[in-house]
Amino acid sequence: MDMPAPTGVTANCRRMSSVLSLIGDKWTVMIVMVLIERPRRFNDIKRTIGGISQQMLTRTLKALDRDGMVNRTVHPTVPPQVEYALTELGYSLAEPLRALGAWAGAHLEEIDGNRVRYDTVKGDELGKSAF
Amino acid sequence: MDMPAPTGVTANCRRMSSVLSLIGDKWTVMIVMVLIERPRRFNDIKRTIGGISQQMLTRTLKALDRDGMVNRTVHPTVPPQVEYALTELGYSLAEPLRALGAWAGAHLEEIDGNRVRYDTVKGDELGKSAF
DNA sequence: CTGTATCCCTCTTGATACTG
DNA sequence: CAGTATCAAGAGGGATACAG
Repeated sequence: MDMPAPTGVTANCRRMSSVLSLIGDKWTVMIVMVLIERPRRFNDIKRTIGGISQQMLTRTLKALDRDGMVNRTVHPTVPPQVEYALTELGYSLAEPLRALGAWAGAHLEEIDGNRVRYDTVKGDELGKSAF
Repeated sequence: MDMPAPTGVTANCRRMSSVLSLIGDKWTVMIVMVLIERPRRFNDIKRTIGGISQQMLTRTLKALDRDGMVNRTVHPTVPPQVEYALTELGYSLAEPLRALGAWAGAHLEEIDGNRVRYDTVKGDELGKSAF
């Protein structure tokens, strides 16, 4: 190994990369957050989230099932009912997610202000002496 | 307001949606993590991350600047040197990000195992009585 | 109700070349 | 070195129709 003193940063990058492909898409996070409250059935999740297509919900739930984040329970009734519940692993993700949500709540407004200011400055930049 | 008892879940969803468009792409997160250690110059960041195109770096840094997550300092030398440093806001995001990284470190292996098992089971499913 | 398959379109991203 | 512009390619995601 001839890498020049990685300082651990690169390693962290790789790790984050894996997490991000896991929770990087919004639907995954949304579903986890919805299921934190209680287990729900397919269309229940769909309605609660709102704006998610049937296909994306199916896909994301399947991925979460595969990762062991949710449990998929089929009740052999007619019509079929399928209930999704977070596993222990799923709940454990909920924790850092909540931290992120808290951060959002604390800073989203500030960021929005920053954007407005940035855009305003950019807009005035060309003619700032003409104020 | 005639919404049927949102239970807070929907509100959380909307909030998370905002965060995710913020940090949802891997480059944003990577850059923040790289800058946690110390401020860096453009190509320094590029080299440290590795695998990011010049354009994506430029774009992402601009977005981070706009959001007030990083400070962009131009040293009027020749050739020009531009240094990027996290702002207080940037550092505050680093915190929940670290939590997420910790979660990843603790569970990524487990998830990987889950996937292998899932895929194996799926493969054997058609002949599961052959157990 | 739950899930699959198909089509299609948009957005993202990388590669490349060029400017200050 | 830092940044911009243009183009092409691929993934992501929605709508729809259909199946179990």
